[in-house]
Amino acid sequence: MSLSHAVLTSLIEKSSSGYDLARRFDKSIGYFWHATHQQIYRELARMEAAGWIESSSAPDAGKTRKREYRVLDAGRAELARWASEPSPPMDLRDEFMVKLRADAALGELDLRGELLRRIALHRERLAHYREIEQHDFLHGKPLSREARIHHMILKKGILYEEGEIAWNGEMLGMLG
Amino acid sequence: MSLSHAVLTSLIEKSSSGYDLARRFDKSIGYFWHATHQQIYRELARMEAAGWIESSSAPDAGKTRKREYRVLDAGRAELARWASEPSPPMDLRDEFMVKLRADAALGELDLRGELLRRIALHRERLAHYREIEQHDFLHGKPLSREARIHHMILKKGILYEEGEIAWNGEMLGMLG
DNA sequence: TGCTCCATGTAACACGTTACATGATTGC
DNA sequence: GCAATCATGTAACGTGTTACATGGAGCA
Repeated sequence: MSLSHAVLTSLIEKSSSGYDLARRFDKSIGYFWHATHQQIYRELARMEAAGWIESSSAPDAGKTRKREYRVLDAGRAELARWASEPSPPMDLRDEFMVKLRADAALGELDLRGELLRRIALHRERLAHYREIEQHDFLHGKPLSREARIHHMILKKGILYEEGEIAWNGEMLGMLG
Repeated sequence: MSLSHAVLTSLIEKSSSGYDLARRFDKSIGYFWHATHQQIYRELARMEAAGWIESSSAPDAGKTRKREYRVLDAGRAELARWASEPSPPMDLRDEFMVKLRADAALGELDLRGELLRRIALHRERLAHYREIEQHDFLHGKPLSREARIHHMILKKGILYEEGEIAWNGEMLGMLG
């Protein structure tokens, strides 16, 4: 399992509440590892029970229940252990490829509208990633090792979106 | 859910036993939609109960329990219905990106060995896909609509593997 | 005889998704 | 005052993974 490790990583980057983590999982880390807030709260409870993290009422809690989670040494050690072991490559699970194959098997279903929708969506994401890249990584100042790694991860997202746009465009040409 | 629809598609392409389906999910359709044999048996049982497919003792069963599943009209209708509705883009879930981010946050973990391993693996897959492409799609004879769609799907796999190799190579350069 | 592959399944558990619930704070 | 957002959770269910079980067929 690596949701717990994704949460650990995110918490090392910045101690936070479950709610803040959930929002961060809708951005940055969530671009390649999605999670709902329920999953995150579940993991936080488990990791606290395991002694990987600790929590206390958040500094800015006021009268709310807001808690802040911090990573303990045991958590850091576990993350380092996990990150150093080999992992299987991600497996693709692309519903749309199944649909294309269904189209091929059944005869014409006309998936062109869907292709157009997907192209628009990937273009939008690409534009968003490029904005982040401009702002965070292409400002000319030298980048830390950490920033260079983050840049490479973002570039992977950019390459992925570009690939999707190109391939979907070619597919559209074929079906058109 | 679309495991059931992936199974339906595969069954329309060719009526088969659960076991044969499971092996096909380790190849072709499995390149972008993985499933274990238990999942497949579970889905077959459900779909038979729902009246989407029917089964009988396989023609080549002999004294074994081998069964053959066939798609019924209700199954075809369901597949067409599902394929025509919009679907969310696939979400990436790449463990290695989490590891890189953990490396960035914790300090040096030395993921170069893992990068080399991944490059070798993607090269192998790429070679395999290219062989299939040569054999099935680049023989010079004209291709049916069905074959052209299958070719595009395979090309997506090829582009993906090429992208992985290039990006992992660049990452290796950065960490080296 | 023993090994591997074919073929189907049960059971238990881990993970992911969806719906619902609760109460405080912020902005109009 | 009302709606939206912040913040945390419970419950139920669906999907995915792992381990184990069973028995026939083919082969050395």
